Order: sequence, then structure tokens, then C-alpha cells
Amino acid sequence: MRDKRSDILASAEHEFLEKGYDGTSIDAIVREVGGSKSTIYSHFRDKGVLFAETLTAIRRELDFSLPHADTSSSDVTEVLTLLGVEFLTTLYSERALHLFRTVIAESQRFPDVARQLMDDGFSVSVQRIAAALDYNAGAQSRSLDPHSAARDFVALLTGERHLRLLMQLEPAPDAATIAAAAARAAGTITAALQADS
Amino acid sequence: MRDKRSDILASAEHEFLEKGYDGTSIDAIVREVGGSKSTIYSHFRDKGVLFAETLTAIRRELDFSLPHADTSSSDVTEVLTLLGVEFLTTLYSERALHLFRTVIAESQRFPDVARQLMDDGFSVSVQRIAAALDYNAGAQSRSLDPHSAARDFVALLTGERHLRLLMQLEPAPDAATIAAAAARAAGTITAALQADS
DNA sequence: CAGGAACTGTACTGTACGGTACAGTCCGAG
DNA sequence: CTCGGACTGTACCGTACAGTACAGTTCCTG
Repeated sequence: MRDKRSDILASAEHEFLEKGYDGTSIDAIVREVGGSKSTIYSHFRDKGVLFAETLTAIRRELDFSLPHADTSSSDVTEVLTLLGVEFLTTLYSERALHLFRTVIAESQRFPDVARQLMDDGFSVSVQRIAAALDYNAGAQSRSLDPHSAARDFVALLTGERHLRLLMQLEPAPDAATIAAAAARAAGTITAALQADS
Repeated sequence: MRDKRSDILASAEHEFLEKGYDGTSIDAIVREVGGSKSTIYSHFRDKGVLFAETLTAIRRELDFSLPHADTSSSDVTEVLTLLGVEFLTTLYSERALHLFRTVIAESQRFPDVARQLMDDGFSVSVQRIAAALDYNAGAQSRSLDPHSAARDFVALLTGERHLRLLMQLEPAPDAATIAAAAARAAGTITAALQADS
């Protein structure tokens, strides 16, 4: 058995992401992780702390820094497509979708968790894309604002589908669908940028 | 006093949108609306039905058909800006934001409510924008797919800000902010469309 | 005035939950 | 062998909740 604390967090994740904060009982987590309720309360002061630490741990494990995309190509559309695929693959994973759903649901009670998810998660990807845009297209287009362009690109990438996925109206898209969406968004944003220059 | 049923729905809306499904007790609604618990159960079979009917009523009252925008101008960017302002004004109202938040939170338990909100709400606006695009720009650009363009436009309109608003990380934007966002999105999508033709 | 539908008020049942208390067990370090 | 920290098991407390039962009230209609 691994670290007990990690086991608790794993079971808490399963319960909280599936049933929400109010819908999850400590006893259910105990049943799933095994052991005793006392152990949970020896690691976490109360249910709120356990919830916050569970979601924070997930956010840390989801890597929003898009580490695998190669941005050395000079073809901006191609670079954006690569970054887009990696971003969507992270954002549209079951885990990330459950996380966003739960954070939105509890954003009133746990505003810090929400802020963390955006600032240390989502926004990191946008920054990364902005940096790539600045590097690859900054020279060509004098008027380019890489941060605005990156936000626009991410908006085109996600769009209505993200909302539908948060509402569980469609299954998470497969790799081919993600690739098509990324290529389309990259093409659109490139067209818009060229028209401006 | 108006119709009792409407009073119940109004109080239920206030409670459900603020505290969520599990966080809201029937007794709290009774306290707010006045009267007796029996009356509520004479109008609604159980808590689930009350919840679903409450959210459905809100969705019906939010008008996603963008009825006030004048789409007779021949300037596509201007028409899109008008439509965008009206769409964002609806989508970023406190009521709509609470509704989306709550629907996302309970999308597992109440999938029909989620489907309704998208198909009979959000998507109606997108259709309306697509129709305007088809009418105003269809002639100029033979290759235009008005539905895709409308989705892209809406994506640019909402983007990261919608997510931040769902997470309550910033206050709902005022009219000037909405107007600026709409104008920017309209300009971007127009640029992209011109580059394609 | 009589009837009835809508509403009120209150008490109740059964269940579930968060959190605590406490005695006991396991196991590795010295 | 023993000490101590981590963990277990179970019982318990107070509270809160969804839903029901039922007797009583209000008020409009015929």
C-alpha cells in the first residue's frame, strides 16, 4: 500500500468529482479507501480541507504547460495546431472535465480553488501559446498582440464544445476530432491575423 | 399575492441558484415563500421535479432569440456587433450565469435540463447569428458556412471570460465592456472570413 | 348558506451526515 | 523488549433533511 494520505486523496477524488461536495459523504470515502474515519480526520482537519486539497492535487497533476509541443517550426499554423491538440487533450480529459465541473459548482464556497485552477492551470496554457505566437509570428506582424491572439485562439479551440462537455451532453472527443478542431482553429486565427497585418 | 405556484418557483430559484440542489432544503424555500410545506408538495411531486421546473422556467424567461438586434444593415461587422452585444447581455446576466453554473453542477442528475438549456437556449442564439450571417454575407463569400462562422463568432465573444464568470472570478461586465468585446470579436471573425474568400 | 378547493400549521418518521471519543492494534526504531 | 506514532473499529452526539399525515382555516362559487 502506498502512502495512506495519497490513497485517501485518490478515493476522495473519485467521490467528489462524481457526486460533488454536498453529495459526497466522508463515510463513502471511508468505505472506498478502507480503514477508519479517524484516519481521514487525522490527515485533514475537516471535509472542506479534504475537498480543497483533493482538487488542488488534481490540478497539479494536470499539466497545462503543454510540454511536448515542438514550436520550432516556422509555420505558425502548424505550431498552433500542435499546441492546440495538446491543450485540448488535457482540457478534454475526463479528469479535467470533472474538475472544471466541480470547481464551477463549488466556486462560491471555494473561490481559492477556482482562482488556482484558472491562474495556475488554464492560463498557463494561454501564456505558453502567446509566447509561441510572439516567437513565431511576432516578426511578421508588427501589430500582433500575442496575448490577445492566444486568447482568441483558445476561444476558437474550445468554443461551444467545452460548454457541452461540461454539461455532459456529448462524450469526450477522440484524438481525430481534437486534431480536426485544432487545425480548424489554427487556420481561422491565422487568417484573421494575416488580414490585420 | 400572485399565483402561489409562481411564488414558490421564485423562491426556489433564489435558493437553488444560490446554494445548489443538495445545499437547498425545502424548509428553506418554505421559510422564504411563506406558507406551508404541504402547499409545495401539492404543486410539485418532489424536490427533483421542483428543481427541474424551476430551472426550466428560468430558461424560458431568458430570451436567447436576440429579438432586438437590427440585422438590416449591409455592414456585416456592425450587424455582428449588435447581435454580439445582445447575446452577451443575456449570457452575462447574473441570472443566466447562475443558471449555467447550476446546470453544469447538476448535469449528471438532470441531463434533460442541460440539454434543454443548450438546445432551446444557447443554440438558438447561434442559429440566429448564423441566419444573419447567411443573409448579410452569404452573397459575398461563396464558401461561407454560416453555422461554423456563427459558432466561431460566439466562441470569440465568450472565450475565457465566460469560464471566469462561471467560476465567479470576476464581476459581470458592464455594458461598455460587453460592447468592446463584441466589437473585437466581430472584427476578428470578419477578418478571418475575408481572408478565406 | 353550503360545498369544496387551495392553503396553513405542526407534528412526526426514518434516515443520513459531520465530527468526536476512545479503546485497541500494528509495526518499525532504538 | 519497549516505546510511540500511525492506523483501526465502533459507538455515539447533535443536527438536518425529504417526505407524510392530518386537522384546521380561508375564501370563492353556486
